[in-house]
Amino acid sequence: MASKAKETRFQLQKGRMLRAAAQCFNQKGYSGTSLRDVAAVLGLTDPALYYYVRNKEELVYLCYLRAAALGHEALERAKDEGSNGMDIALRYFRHHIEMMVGERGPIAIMSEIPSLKPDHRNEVLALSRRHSLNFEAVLEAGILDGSLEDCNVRMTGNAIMGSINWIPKWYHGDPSMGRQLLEEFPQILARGLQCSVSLADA
Amino acid sequence: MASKAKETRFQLQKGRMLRAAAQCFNQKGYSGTSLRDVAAVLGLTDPALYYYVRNKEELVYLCYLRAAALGHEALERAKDEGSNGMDIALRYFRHHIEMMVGERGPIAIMSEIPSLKPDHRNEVLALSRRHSLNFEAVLEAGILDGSLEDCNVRMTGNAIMGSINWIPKWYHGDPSMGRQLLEEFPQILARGLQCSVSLADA
DNA sequence: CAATTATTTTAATCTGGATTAAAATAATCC
DNA sequence: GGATTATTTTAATCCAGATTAAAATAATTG
Repeated sequence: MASKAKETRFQLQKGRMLRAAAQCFNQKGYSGTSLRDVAAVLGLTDPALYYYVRNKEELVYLCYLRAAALGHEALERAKDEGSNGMDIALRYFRHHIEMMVGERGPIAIMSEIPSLKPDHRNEVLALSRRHSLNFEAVLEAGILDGSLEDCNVRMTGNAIMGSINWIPKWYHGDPSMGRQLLEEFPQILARGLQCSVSLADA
Repeated sequence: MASKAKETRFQLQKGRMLRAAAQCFNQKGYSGTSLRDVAAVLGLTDPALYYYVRNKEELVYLCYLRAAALGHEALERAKDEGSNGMDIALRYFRHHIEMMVGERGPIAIMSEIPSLKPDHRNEVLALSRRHSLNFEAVLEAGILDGSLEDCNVRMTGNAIMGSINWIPKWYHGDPSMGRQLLEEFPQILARGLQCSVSLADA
């Protein structure tokens, strides 16, 4: 059986397809990208994609699952590595942005969740909410441990997620911009969280 | 001639249509909203919309023009009223969010610019860039006048625009949330801009 | 109120891109 | 290398939703 190698090849192609799709969706918009567009990025014809995916809806669904997974991974890693709330938040920003601009990107903006079929939609929404709550918990912990300014964590979380999720709208792969993003963006987000105490000794 | 009253009525309906469309696009996604959906919000049938607009592309285009105009208006008003950079920025946040959650909203998220036909796309992109530059100039001025922390204005501007533009993704008209948004969100965005000096006397 | 204009509807079309079927090529295995 | 499986292609369908045409209703005007 070639099942090991076969799976690997299949999974590889599928992964490439998802990244190509994310790229197209982010650049051309959802309705603006046909399956032909996605296939073209891979050097294939459109029906070839049906070997990997049941239909376009499922392609979007998988893109969003992937986006959710990478975001989740970034936050979990940050929680593992970090000490206090601010430290975790900052690490999370770095990891997530690294995902977006690095080898594992791009990550699809979840602009078309409503077009997913109900069970897919619910699943993606649940993941999305979980991630938000997860991040809000980090903020709360940070407020308690004194590393973050007191704030409305729901709103602050939404503000930060918006900043991050919007990145693909203006970052289109320019490497120098990518470097800046990685270096400066996390700091910018963190600045809004900084409490007077930590500012004082800066 | 009924031209005065006629125009008024026509314009009123057209305005309602644009707001209905923005609401649908933000809630159901672009591809997820058919002209029937938009018409239904108005209590009409789909072909009625063609009395106001040449086609769906133009409907989106007008939504985006409107979004750009309201954002521009918010910033211009802030510049008129405000004193220093921070003051202007804060006023801009308030005005813009007021537009989104108030009577004049909702404002469409510009997620489908790439699907616009070339001249429309270019026009909307130009307006969008102009607004960004406009806001970046406010940030620069604020840094010079000492009311804002020194920062990369391009990145900071992008971060803030992301936060604002993402709002319709999680705010869906809940009034209590709307109140919170109006009261707290501008502060949250401003906090990230605050310089040590102004923080000190807070 | 008759006439004119504005707005909306009902009933067809029309179409691009998704999808399917069948055949062709490429890879892998014994 | 021949057989089997994996991947892709070419060539048709197919269809939801956009669009158009013609007719009906509502508003306005003199």
